[in-house]
Amino acid sequence: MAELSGTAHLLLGMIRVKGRRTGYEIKRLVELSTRFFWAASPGQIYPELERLESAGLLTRSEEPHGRRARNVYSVTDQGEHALHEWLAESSAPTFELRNEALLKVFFADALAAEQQIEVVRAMRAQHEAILDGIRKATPAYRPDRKFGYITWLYGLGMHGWVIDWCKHVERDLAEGRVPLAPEGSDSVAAPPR
Amino acid sequence: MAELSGTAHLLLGMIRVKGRRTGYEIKRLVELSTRFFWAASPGQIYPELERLESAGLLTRSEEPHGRRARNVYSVTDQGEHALHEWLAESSAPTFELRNEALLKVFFADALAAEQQIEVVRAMRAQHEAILDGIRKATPAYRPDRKFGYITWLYGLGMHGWVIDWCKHVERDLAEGRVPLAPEGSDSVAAPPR
DNA sequence: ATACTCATGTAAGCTGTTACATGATTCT
DNA sequence: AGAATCATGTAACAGCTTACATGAGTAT
Repeated sequence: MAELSGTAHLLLGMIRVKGRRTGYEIKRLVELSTRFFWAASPGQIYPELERLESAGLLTRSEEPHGRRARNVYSVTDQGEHALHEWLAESSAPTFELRNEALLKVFFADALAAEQQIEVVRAMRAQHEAILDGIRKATPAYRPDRKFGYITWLYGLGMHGWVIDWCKHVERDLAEGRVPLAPEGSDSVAAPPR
Repeated sequence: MAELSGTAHLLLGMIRVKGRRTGYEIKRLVELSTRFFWAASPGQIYPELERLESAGLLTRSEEPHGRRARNVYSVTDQGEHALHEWLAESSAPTFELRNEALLKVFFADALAAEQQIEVVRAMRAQHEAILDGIRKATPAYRPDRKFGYITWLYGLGMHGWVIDWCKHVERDLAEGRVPLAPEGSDSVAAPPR
């Protein structure tokens, strides 16, 4: 059986953990939860659901509402098996970050002092917006979904850390206290306060 | 003039801030620095350099070593202008994260207790490896490259935070102390110690 | 001699996004 | 009546990675 894509695992996991769902429901769930570390668009979700069905990892049941088509998917035993295999698998999981705001900070030497701070402020604003989005998506806490809650806390904590870091840098920049301890102190490398 | 891609800005910035370079040198610089938040492969770098040259943002000078071809690029005034425009631009910069290890944590409810901890440990191992890579890439500290240093510290700090977070979760999981304070305490949402 | 690094590029293919197309149902 | 939401899908395209192809210079 061909390698499953990351999105395939997302769908498999989502249906397994949330129960039988339609593509549309999955799309919304992703937007509320995994979007912050694993996004998926409808243009990906629908074709992938079909592929998983014809591979025997999902079953589709047609349950129209009135005359509106509606396909509800469930995980098969084979799908359950594939999910566990992936979860247990130790080969290097993908980690990719594309942070344009940080790239601007990286090049900020090319700017005048006030504009440098502005770049850091913009980075902070973005993370504040993301943090807001995560906060609004507060998951209902249920003991069988501990890890949904844990990863939510991760989002809060990690973007919170970045925001604090930005504030720290902004302060140092404003007070001309940069280079930010290059001689081995940990005043910045360590999480700010 | 057509919108510049993210990679175009990367090249423009890199040449501006590091001085005239060959594609090959840029490739190595990216591997040592921005790779951790903005990657670029040779299959992208070389064609993009050509595009930037024909757009007038870079100039190419042929400087072969012996009979080995070698193209050294510099930023033109127009390129400098485009770079500043991008740096000052306030439209939402791309922020994309694809974290498969965290996705596994998100679905860990489907696993038995020992395997749950294992998933978190795997996530930590990955960030420890990344942190190692960043540490090895210690930038030479120069006052005209403050921000190269600052973003390096960001990498150390941010992956350090994640590692601490994983340790924290592992401990709580091992001691059965999860749900990790769901009732409003900040024992986990706040950066661990 | 051999291996490694320097150096430039191309082609195939995968992943993913955006935008579009379509239409039913439910809410106000 | 009109707007929002439910629901499914497709097509075009952008972006990026991998692997390949080629070969010269340098260090061991």
